[in-house]
Amino acid sequence: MKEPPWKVGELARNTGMSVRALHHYDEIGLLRPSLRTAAGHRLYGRPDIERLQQIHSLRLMGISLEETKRLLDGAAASPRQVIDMHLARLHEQMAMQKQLVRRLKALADHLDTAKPLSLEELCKTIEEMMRVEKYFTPEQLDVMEQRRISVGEERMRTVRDDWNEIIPKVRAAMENGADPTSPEVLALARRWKVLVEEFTGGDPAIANAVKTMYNDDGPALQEKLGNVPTKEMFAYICKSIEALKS
Amino acid sequence: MKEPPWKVGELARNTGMSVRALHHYDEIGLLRPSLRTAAGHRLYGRPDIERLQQIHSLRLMGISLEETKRLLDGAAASPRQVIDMHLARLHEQMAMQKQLVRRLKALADHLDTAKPLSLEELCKTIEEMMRVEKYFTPEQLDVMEQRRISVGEERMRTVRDDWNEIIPKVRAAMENGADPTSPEVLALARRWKVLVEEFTGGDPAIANAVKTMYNDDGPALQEKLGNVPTKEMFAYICKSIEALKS
DNA sequence: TCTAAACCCTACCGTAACGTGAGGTGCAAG
DNA sequence: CTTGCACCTCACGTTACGGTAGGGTTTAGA
Repeated sequence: MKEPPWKVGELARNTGMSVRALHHYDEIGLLRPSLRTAAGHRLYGRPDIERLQQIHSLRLMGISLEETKRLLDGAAASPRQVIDMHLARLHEQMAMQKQLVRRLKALADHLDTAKPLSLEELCKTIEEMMRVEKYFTPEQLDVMEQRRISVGEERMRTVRDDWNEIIPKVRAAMENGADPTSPEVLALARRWKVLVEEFTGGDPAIANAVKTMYNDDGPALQEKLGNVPTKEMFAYICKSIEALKS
Repeated sequence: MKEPPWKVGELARNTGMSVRALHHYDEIGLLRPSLRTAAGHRLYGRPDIERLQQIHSLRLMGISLEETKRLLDGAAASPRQVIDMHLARLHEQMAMQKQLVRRLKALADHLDTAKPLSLEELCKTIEEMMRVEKYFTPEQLDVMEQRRISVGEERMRTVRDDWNEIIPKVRAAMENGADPTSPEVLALARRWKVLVEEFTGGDPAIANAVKTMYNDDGPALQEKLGNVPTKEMFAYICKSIEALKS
C-alpha cells in the first residue's frame, strides 16, 4: 500500500469503490481530486481520502449523494435533521411496500383457493380488492391481516360458512316481516354479533367501515362475493342487536 | 360520458391516468390506440380501454410496465409466478430498508445520548457500527433490537453500568493471577453469565458472534468503546463459567 | 531505448416511469 | 376569422452509477 497521492485505480482498489463511481463523484462535484497530473490523471491526496471515507459512511446510511454533498459542505441542516427526514421517508416507503405485500399475498391466496383464473378475472379481482381496501385505513388492514394470520385458515373457512348460513336466514326473516325482537331473530342477532366481533377484533371502527363498505358498494360486492348483506338487512339486524342489549 | 372512441384527454379524465402516462404506454408499446385520426390524434376504442383497466390493475400491484406487457401479451410466466417473484423482491427490499432504519435509529440514539458530535466523529461512529454489524446476521440484529425495545432504556443503562463495573474487576483478577475457580471469581462469572444471557436473550449464536467480534476487532473496539474485554479475559472468564457448571 | 500491457482520460447511452416544458398543429365556438 | 383549448412530437430531467468506445499515458520488462 503506497503513500498518497493515489491514482483513481489505486484508490478504488483500496476502498472497494468502483473507478466509475469515483469519476461520477468528481463529475457531480462531490469529491474532486485535489491534484491532477499534467496529462489530467486524477491524484487523490490524504484529505480527499478522508472525504471519501465520510462519503462512504453516509452512503451506508442510505443518504443520497446530494444530501451527502450538502452535509460535507456544511450547507445542510443538522445531521440529526437529515437522519430524521431520511427515517420518515423510509417509513413511508415501507408502509407502501407493506401495503403491496398485503395485496399480493391476498391475491396469491385467491389464486390458491379459487379455481384457475383468467387474466381478466384476475384483474377484476384486483379492482375488487382496491374497492374494498379504500374503506379501511392501512392500520386497520394491518390489524385485520394479523387477525387472519392468528385465527388460521381453518377457522376462516368455518366463519365463512357461518356467514353463508346466517345471511340468507336474516334475509328470509326480514322479508317475512319477522319482528326483530322475536326470539328467533334475536338468536340470529347473537350469532351475527359474535361473527362481527371475531372478524373485527372488537374494533368498532372496523365494523363501521365494513358497514359503510356494504352500504356504498353493495351492488358491486353482491356481484362479486355473491352473498352479501344489504343496507336494509344491516338496519334490521342492528335493531335486533340493540334489542339484545336490553 | 361519451361513447368510445375517446381521445387521450377524455380517456385520461375518465381513468385518472395522466395524458403523459398514456403517451408513455404508447411509446413503449404497452397500449397503442387502435385508431388515429387523420391528423394523428390518438383514438382509444373499447378493447383499448379494457386493456388499460388491466394495466391499471397490475400497476396497483406494483408490477412493472415491462412485466405487465409480458403478462398481457401472454409472453410471461404464469401470474402466480410473477406474483411470487414480485413478493420475493419486495421482501428483499424491505429487509434492506429495515436494516437502514435500524442503523439510522441507532445513530439517532447516539446523537441523543452522547455529547454533540462533529461530522467526522459521526462518520467514525457509522464505520464503527458497520464493523460491529458484520458479525451478526440480519435476523440476529432484529432479535437484538427487539430485546432492546422490550428491555427499555433504563435497564439498558444499568446493564452498561454493570459491565463497566465487572470488566475491570475481571481484568484485575486475571492480572493478579487469581484462580478462576476461586469464590470471588466465580461470583464475577455468575454475574457475567447473567449479563450475557440478558443481552443475547439466551441465544448462544449471538453470544458466539459477540465473542468473535471482540476477538477479531478487539483493538478497534477498545479504542471506540473504551472498556472492552480482551481475548484473554474471555478465555479466563469462560474457564470460570465452566467451573460454575460443575 | 523500445514496446506492449496496464492504466488513464472524456464522452455518450442506458436504466423506470413518467413530469415538464417547447414549439407546432387541429378543431369547435363566438 | 380568430381565440383558445386539446392535441401532436420531440427532448431533457430525475438516481447513482454500469458499460463501452476511442484515444492518450505510464510503466515494467526485454
